[in-house]
This record gives sequence, C-alpha cells and structure tokens, in this order.
Amino acid sequence: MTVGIRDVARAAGVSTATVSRALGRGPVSDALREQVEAAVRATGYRPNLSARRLRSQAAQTIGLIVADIRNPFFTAVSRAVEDAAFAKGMRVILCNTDEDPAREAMYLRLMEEERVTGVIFAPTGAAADSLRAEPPAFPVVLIDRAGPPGAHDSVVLDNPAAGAGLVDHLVGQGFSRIGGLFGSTSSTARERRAGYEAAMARHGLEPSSRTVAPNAATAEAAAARWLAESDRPEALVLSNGLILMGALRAARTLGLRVPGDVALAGFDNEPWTDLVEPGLTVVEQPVDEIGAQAMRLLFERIAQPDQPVRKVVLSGRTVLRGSTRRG
Amino acid sequence: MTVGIRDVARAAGVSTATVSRALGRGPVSDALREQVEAAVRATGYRPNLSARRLRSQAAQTIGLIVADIRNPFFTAVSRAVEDAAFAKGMRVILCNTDEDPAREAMYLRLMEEERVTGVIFAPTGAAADSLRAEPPAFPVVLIDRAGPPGAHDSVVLDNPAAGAGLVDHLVGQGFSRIGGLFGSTSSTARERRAGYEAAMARHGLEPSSRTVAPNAATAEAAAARWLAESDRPEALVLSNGLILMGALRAARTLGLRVPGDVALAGFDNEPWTDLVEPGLTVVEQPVDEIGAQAMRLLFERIAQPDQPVRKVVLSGRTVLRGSTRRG
DNA sequence: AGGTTATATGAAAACGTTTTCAGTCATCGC
DNA sequence: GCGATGACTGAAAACGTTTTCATATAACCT
Repeated sequence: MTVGIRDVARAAGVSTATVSRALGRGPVSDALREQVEAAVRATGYRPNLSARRLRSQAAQTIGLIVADIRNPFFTAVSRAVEDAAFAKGMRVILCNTDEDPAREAMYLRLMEEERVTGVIFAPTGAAADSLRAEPPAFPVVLIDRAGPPGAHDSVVLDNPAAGAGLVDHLVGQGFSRIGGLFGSTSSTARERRAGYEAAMARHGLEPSSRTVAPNAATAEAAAARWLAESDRPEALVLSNGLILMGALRAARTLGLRVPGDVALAGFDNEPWTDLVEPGLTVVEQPVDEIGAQAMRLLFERIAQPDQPVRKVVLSGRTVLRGSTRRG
Repeated sequence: MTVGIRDVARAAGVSTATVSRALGRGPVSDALREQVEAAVRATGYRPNLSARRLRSQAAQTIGLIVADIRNPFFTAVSRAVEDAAFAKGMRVILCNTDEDPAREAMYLRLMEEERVTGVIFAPTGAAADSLRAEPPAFPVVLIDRAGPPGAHDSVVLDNPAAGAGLVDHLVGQGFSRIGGLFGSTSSTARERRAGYEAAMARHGLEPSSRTVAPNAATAEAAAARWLAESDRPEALVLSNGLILMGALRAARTLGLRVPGDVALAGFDNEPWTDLVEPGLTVVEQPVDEIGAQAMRLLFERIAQPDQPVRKVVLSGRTVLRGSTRRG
C-alpha cells in the first residue's frame, strides 16, 4: 500500500542500501544518486521517521516541558527553542505541567519512552529535587528555575539581582513600605524574594512578603486582600507577569491609583505593559536568548556528556515606567 | 545496554508476546500479568515508542500547524488542543509557519514522514488551495481559516457576522466614517472584511479598508500613516489582536484620544484589553472550544473517513468597552 | 604486473516492538 | 468419555529503515 524504500530501490534498479545512502549522506556515485532521486519523485516516497529513529537510535527530538504555554514568558521561550530545534532538523514535543509534580513526572517518563535526544525543562521545586536524586537517561537543561546547584546545566535570570534592583529603584523613588508578592512553586520566585529581602535589609527596611499560586486569578485575590488592609504597602514587587497582572487588576477593582495609592513593579516586559496607564515598571527577561542558550547548552552537553555542569546567568533589563514614579 | 522487552520477558520467565500483551490490553492470566509488572519494575523497563509506532502503524501523534504560537489566539488554541490530545494518549508536534507558504509545505511533508494520525492546521490562503488540490495522506481539520469550502473539515468563527457586528455597534454609537484594517494573508481576515463591507453598505456608508501583514509592528506603521492623514476615520475596525494592538499604539504615539479622536474595535479578548484605558471593544473568540471542537472533528474523521465534510461555525461574543463609546 | 588501497555497491542483519499463527490445556455439552 | 470450544501462551514473522559486512571494480604504487 504505502510506498517504502524497497519500492524506490526497485524503481531505481538499486538496493535499498543504496537508496538509504543516496538520501542520507553516503558514498554513492552521481549516476545512481540521480536515479534514486528520480525514483523518489516518481514513487512519491516519504521516509518513515519511526523506522528511521528505531534503526538509527537517534530520535532527533527534544522535549520542552514548561508550566503553561499561555504564560507569555514560556510562549516566547518556546518559540525560540522550536526555531533552534527545527533549524537543526529536530522535532519538539511541548508539554504543559501546570506546576503539577505528578504531571511533571509523567512527562519525564514519556520523554524516556520517546528516547528523546534531550529535554529543556522548567521544573517546580519538587521536580528539581527528584531530577537530582535520579537523573534521567537523557541530558537535561533547566530553564528559568535552576533548582539545587550542580546537577544539571541551566540558564536562568540573575533573579536575586533583579529582585534587589526593583527594591533599589523603589527606594530611590522614596518608597519605604514595600511589599512583595511571590509565586509559591518555583525556585525563581524564591530567588527573587531573596533578592527583595536582602535589598530591603540593606536599606534598613522591614520586608513584608507573601506567596501565592502563580496565576493571575489567585494573585488578584491575594493582592486584593492585601491592598484592602488598613496598613497596605505603598509599593508592591510582583514576581512574574501573571502576578503583576493580577495585582494591577486588584488595584483597579479597589479604585486605587497607580502609583499614587500603590506603586507596582514586576517581571516580564510583555507588550501590554507599556500600553496600560501609567505604564508598568518591569524587569525584562531576554526570552529569545534564554531559549537559544538552552539549546546551545543542550547540544554541547550531547557532544560532550562528561563536561562539567554549566550555569548561564543572564541579566534582566529594568524598564522604568510610570507605575513606580513618586508623586 | 538499554533494557528491552526481551529482558523483561526473561526476568518474568515468559515470552515477549506475553509481556506485550500484559502491558497493552490482551488476554493474560492475572498471575502472569503480575509477574510481568514486577519484572517491569525490577528492570526499569521503558517501552520504545518508535518501535511501537513502527510495528503497530499507529503514530498516536497529531500535528498542530499555526502561524505563530506567540499570537495569543494560537497560544490558547494550542493549549486546548494539547490537553485534548494528551488526554487521549497522543503526542502533539507544534509547528510555526510565520504565514510562509514554503514553511507550510515543509511542515506538511514532515507530517507525512511522521505518519501522523491527523493534523490541525491554520493555513494561509496559498496553503489552503494546494491542500485542496492535493489532499495529504492524513485527515486534516482546518481552524481559524476555512479556505475554499468542501475540501476539509473545519472549525471557524462566524467572521462575516463578527465583522458586521462591530460595524453595527459603531454605527449605533453614532460613528459613520469607519475604516477597516485587515490582515493580508488569511481567509479569516477576508471574511471579516467582507462582513465589514456588507454592513457598511447596509448602513449606506462608504467602506474604506486597507490590508496589512498581520503583525503588530507593520500594523502600527500602517495605522500611524492612516491616522495621520487629514481625513482620518473616526473609528477603526481591526481584524485581529495584533493589529488591534498596533493601532492602539499608533493612536497613543500620535497623541490621539480613544475614543474621542478615534474609536477602536477589534478581535480577541486578550487579558490586557480590559486593563488598557478606556478598555477595548473586541469580539471574543471561544478559543478553548475551537481547540476542543477541532480535536473532536479530527477523531470523528479518523473513525469514519468517508463521512461528509463538516464545518463548525462558532459565534463570537462582542465585548463592549470604552474604546467605542461615543462622546 | 602484482599486490595494495580506495570506492561503490548489494545481501543480510539489526533496531524493539506487536501481531499472527499454531499450539496447549482445561472445560463443556452430550 | 470424547470431540468441540475457549482461554492463554510462545515461536516467529513483520514493521521500514540504517548499518554492517563482504565483494567487486577501479585506481594506485613500486
């Protein structure tokens, strides 16, 4: 029914081995190569990638495991990863974990069954630990969240510095009662919080931080509760784009002016953050470079499996806008 | 090196056939099934999906081909598709075409080589035509853009009605010089434009529409040019979320008030559209249902390959906000 | 010329499963 | 008590490639 390499070989009057070599890179005379190519066109042959992968033991596939593709940060990184992968002739399997350790474990098992070439992974804290305890059969590059050091290559933002930078900026603007609302599941949020708290201490200020599930809905609820308290903070540091959006929405709902009643500073320079009044101060992450560097680390790890673990730390760029302007 | 089904069979003291049956659904006695499961645990066996796919001739994979995952509409649809696919034990291969016919053709060929179970595809006009001319080996469900009727199952928005609805609303608000800025590559944009023009004609108004490459940057440039003209329109209909964003940005840059100087109405109820002053009037697409319906059509097509072609038309929901309020 | 090396090709093995096919054993109906 | 039926199980074939291995031919070197 379906045309296979034997049919092409018969049509070209050669062996299947020659067809295989002509299609890949193998020593084949120009004459035969042309015969084969003509036969391929004539028969409409399409190689069967499953068979190819099975025999050659090279899946040419990388797994990309993120929390939720709808988070614009992951959307952008995914696009960069996919471009790099397809450019190298590789497929990408994208998986959404919703920050659920059970789903993370399931997808990691799936990646083993696919015999993937490698995996790029933004793990929860739980997954990072178990990944360290029992390293999988394939190379892993962690993105966004590094977890405990030393186990896997990773590319992350300099989160403590970014968190501290936002505090410094706010303090410079004259704010002192600065709260922090951070995601509860990732090491990234923990690091940003650490940077926040260190900077507050450095300025002799009292840190006041809370954690929340990293999605816009619960963040909005938490922020609304906080901002309705009598001693609400003058400014809020928000640990990612979703939480920032939730906080802004809470402020709007409560009728609080930004930055008059409460200043906001967050992460992820999404396209809408400069369209919303008065513009949101954010730390921009180099999303394309995060994806590209992750692919680079992955391929270098594949080429040299025993080289020491590497951690690429990228700096964020603080984009100052109206939401943190004093007065 | 790597543990295969033969190792499991040896450890369990049974044949590979029995292991295969115990792991899948086959007639195996409870005693042997338990032996096999114990052996799987003991050996750490992971089935090789390439081998499984090759032998069983079932890839359990669907292709999802969209213009750009960074377009929030496609992001949301992708997530819905992936959830549905993984729930059915299928993998998803995501491809970004950037509206480039050459890349579309390349990815379609890739899908054939993967022997995918089916494909969900948002094609450009060019691809829709060639798809109709030479139908591929796998079932295809078109989303967002149906192309010429009759060739493939599809699930689309009622674009003419949505485009007309925005015009009706604007006219109801007292606007009459209403321009339209539409994407240049998709049938969707053409349909929305047709709805716009029909509605304008119905109201006895002069339509004035332009087309632009569907991305925020070029849309902003085109809108800025248009809004700088002396006889600029009082209101603008924008054919998708990216173009809407570009238009808003152009208005801001030119110092035009919305809706005072120019009213804006567009598509895609993205989270930021109600955060930006004065809130943007948009047609919300049922993104989750589009993804779910596409998967449903695909599976029903697989089950019954010869059933007549079906087209699911979903209604948009017009969300009225300040950007179209008169006065 | 004669042997050595390089190059191109084909036959067949191999990749790791699922599935066919044939068989074993127990149960059942009469 | 005996053929028929049914439920499990194992041996081996099959899926469609790539890769080894062996061979033939051509090219090269002394």
